[in-house]
Amino acid sequence: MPELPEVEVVCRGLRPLLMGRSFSQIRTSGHSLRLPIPEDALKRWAADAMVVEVRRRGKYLVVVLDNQASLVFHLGMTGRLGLFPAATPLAAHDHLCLVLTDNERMELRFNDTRRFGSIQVLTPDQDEALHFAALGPEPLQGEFSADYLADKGGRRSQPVKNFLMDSRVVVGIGNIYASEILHEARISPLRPTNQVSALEWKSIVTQTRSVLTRAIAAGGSTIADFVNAGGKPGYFQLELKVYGRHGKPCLRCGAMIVKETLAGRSTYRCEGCQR
DNA sequence: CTTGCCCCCTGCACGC
DNA sequence: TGCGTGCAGGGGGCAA
Repeated sequence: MPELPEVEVVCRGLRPLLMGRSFSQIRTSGHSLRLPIPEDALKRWAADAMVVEVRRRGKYLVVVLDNQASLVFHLGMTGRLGLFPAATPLAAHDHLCLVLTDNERMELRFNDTRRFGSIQVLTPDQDEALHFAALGPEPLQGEFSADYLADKGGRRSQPVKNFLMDSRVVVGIGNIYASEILHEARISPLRPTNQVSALEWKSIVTQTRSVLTRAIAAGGSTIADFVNAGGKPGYFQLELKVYGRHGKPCLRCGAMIVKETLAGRSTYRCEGCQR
């Protein structure tokens, strides 16, 4: 998936295109995503409703409507959300089309090859804060701090990479950026969480903000499936310094980058400068 | 409570 | 060429 930066890029791209617009016709593929597509709720709440806000929470994209309902999208591993001319033939794995009322030549499409994504409708009686209650703080906001991480991780022995990828701890850090952040902070992904020092937590916080901010500025880093809100490939890729570079020399110290499996996910680290 | 394991699904690169 | 295998950016359920 798209990790936080990619979702943020989609969010910023879609916001000006959707604000003030209304949806009319709604079509679904009939396929279930990670959750079934709530077709009835979409027809009831999204049809003829105007978009008043487009924002991101973690890796979720929230489209708020003027009837107080919200559409909550998660892109999973291969999800894409973009505006396309309505005349564009349906692509394989297009699962939802929302036609824009006041510009019927265009429609919002959700495409997801692997169907690990999700689409949910939050009705006006459902509290969004409650819906996202299990999510940790945003890494680009103040609540995410060295003190917070030290407190949260003080009694955990799991590898620090797994800790950073736990959305209950902090949202938005996925498999690519977890490796990149720990490389920047010179800390091994394998380090037990309760053996990270206060100074190192500070470094992790600093590097998390730095890496994510740079990735957003670069337009999201793309491997294969991310397409920006306009439907064009995200050409502007943040240079990844460890992810996918196993067998190559570290760009910082020249030692070897190695690849290991951690919690079932590929993990990259430099043997020389990460301890 | 924490932690690792397995699963959901499709497509692609690779080796034989 | 064709087929089998492993792997891919997420995350939730489950059992130990």
